[in-house]
Amino acid sequence: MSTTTKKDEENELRRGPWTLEEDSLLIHYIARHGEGRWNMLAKSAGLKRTGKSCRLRWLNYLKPDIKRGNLTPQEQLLILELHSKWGNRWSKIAQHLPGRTDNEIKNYWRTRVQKQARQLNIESGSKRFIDAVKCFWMPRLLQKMEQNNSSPISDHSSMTNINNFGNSIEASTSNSISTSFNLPSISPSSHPQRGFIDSSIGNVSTSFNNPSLDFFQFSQPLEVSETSKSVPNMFENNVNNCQVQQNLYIDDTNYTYGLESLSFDPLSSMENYDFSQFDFQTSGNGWMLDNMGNTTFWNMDAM
DNA sequence: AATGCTATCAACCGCAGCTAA
DNA sequence: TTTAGCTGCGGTTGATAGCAT
Repeated sequence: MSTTTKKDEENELRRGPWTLEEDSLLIHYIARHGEGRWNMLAKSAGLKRTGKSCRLRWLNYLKPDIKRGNLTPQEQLLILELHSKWGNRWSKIAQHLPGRTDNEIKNYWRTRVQKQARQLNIESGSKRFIDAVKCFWMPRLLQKMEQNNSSPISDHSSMTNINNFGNSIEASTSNSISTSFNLPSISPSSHPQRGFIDSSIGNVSTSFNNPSLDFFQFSQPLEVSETSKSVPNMFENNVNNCQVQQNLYIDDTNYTYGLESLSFDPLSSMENYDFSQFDFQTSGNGWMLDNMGNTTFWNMDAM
């Protein structure tokens, strides 16, 4: 027999999905009193929730600067790069993706990235997996960025020109965002034993190799600077064949970061890299192939 | 239409670090 | 110095939407 009274039930902490009323209470309370001191906040706001629950709801969902919607290729690229540096430091990674939460990034990693690893029978976090990410996934995302020709943060809806200069592609927008790739044609037949990325922009076959994406840098608010440096890539004996120029730009509302110009020479890197460690390669449609030419489950386009 | 499966993501849990008393 | 409470982090779970059969 239960001795729980109605009053006790009312005093019980609520769990599970938040209602509109609860959201409204939390939003209005924080608007008036600010965030922090979550346990007290929960009580004062009249919420039958723990302080932790309130904090989580606010930080992951209600906070006004939360960005909704799918992660852009730029953000995905950044996550891959930062994760390769810091591992599962979701909060630290999230600090570099304005408007994205650690929870969101963690979910992305577990549901997309780790899933791909599982399907490839690669242990996520293993060197093999990291190499696969760097050699196949990151370049693919770079290519997507190129195809979308979108800015990392805001949608600069503007005229886009893509010029094809032989092995070089240059894409630029009317607001002076430009990206260029020096892309030696490389075909499967010329390197039949190797993994490769094969895709195309316009009528130019493009092959990317890994530029270790250490070049991502972030502006400080109200600070505009220009940097250019050589990028050491993953191939230790070929550290100078990636040239990256990064310019910071100003979007309509914020000083933010941008990757404006990037060029690298993947061929010389590829010449010195032992791709035999991989037993897969990619086909033009983004699926990774194993040595037998069978399609595996690494679907870049699913990214 | 019903059912089962999968993917996604919001929310919870346990723990560790920090701080104030 | 100790301890209790708070906060933040990372791992995990559960609800549910969407898809396939």
